[in-house]
Amino acid sequence: MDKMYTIGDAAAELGMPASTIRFYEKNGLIPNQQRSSDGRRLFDEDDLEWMRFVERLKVSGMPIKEIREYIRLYMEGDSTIEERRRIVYERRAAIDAQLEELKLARDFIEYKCWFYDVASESGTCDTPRNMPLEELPDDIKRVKAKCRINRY
Amino acid sequence: MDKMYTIGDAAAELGMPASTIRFYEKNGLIPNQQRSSDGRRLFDEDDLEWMRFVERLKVSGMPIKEIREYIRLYMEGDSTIEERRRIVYERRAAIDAQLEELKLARDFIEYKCWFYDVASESGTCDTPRNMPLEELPDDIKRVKAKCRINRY
DNA sequence: TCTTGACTTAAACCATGGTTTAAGTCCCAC
DNA sequence: GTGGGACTTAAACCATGGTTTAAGTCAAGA
Repeated sequence: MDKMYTIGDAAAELGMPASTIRFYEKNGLIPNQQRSSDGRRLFDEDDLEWMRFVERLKVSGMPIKEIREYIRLYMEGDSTIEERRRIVYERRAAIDAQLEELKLARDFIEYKCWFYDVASESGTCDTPRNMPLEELPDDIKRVKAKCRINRY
Repeated sequence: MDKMYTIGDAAAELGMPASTIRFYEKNGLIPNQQRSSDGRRLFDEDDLEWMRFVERLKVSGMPIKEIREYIRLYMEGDSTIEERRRIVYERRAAIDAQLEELKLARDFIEYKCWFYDVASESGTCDTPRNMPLEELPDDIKRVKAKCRINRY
């Protein structure tokens, strides 16, 4: 329950180098970090949970300084609830926008996969390139229209 | 049909600064770029389509040097079809992995949105924090389990 | 006691992906 | 013919997000 982790343990647990954890702490991404009597960092389960949260924020594209700001607000307590609420709602919108972009990119690549399947089978890119629209598979037709693909 | 664009036109069309387009060209991301007699870059529709493709690759997280490599292969012609096929398949897998991560991050944030909705209404983070599992909305319960959220 | 391994720090270093600057060229309108 | 605006280049600059290095501390085992 109250098991403590060294930075090496935490790094292994989180799948990141210890240097990254030090970097995060230096930049205010870990609140209330404890130390052992001889100055070593100690991590408890709450710290790890916190860092997993930080990882999610980073995956979502949130810059470090914004994460730090969020943490500052968090440590200030209940008086900052509204501000933090605004931040997480904004982040959700940012993630949704990214998901849209990424799905579009995926469609695009899906088309390319089809393109090279056909090119590979026939030995030349001319085959998929010049294939009349009505011969394309439906999903590829859809992608080609949506992504404004004409020539390639 | 054979309308040509200046770098300024292309920048407006693609929604990026002209300096970025110059940077891309310098780094080999635009094949066969034409120039006017006095040395200015000229873009046709194919160039724009190509650059939209590059944008998709970038959105998907593909580093510039890998895009350049793809372009090098493309310019080499049909003998590189298999290699290019491998690259687009890899890229599709990379996008799928990113989509997974991003969806997980979204679930996490979804939980935080709920958390701050409840905190905001009650005035304190203790309310959502201490809410018994059986009182949580089903989707939040699911997220909380999936994302290993315990305390926050 | 000595060595080894895990930790500490501050500071230097690095890659990526651009952006900005400075100095110059060109065409068009006035 | 004189600005002004859009272009050209190489090179310098920048932010972000770490990683590496150098020098030192500490505890445990041989």
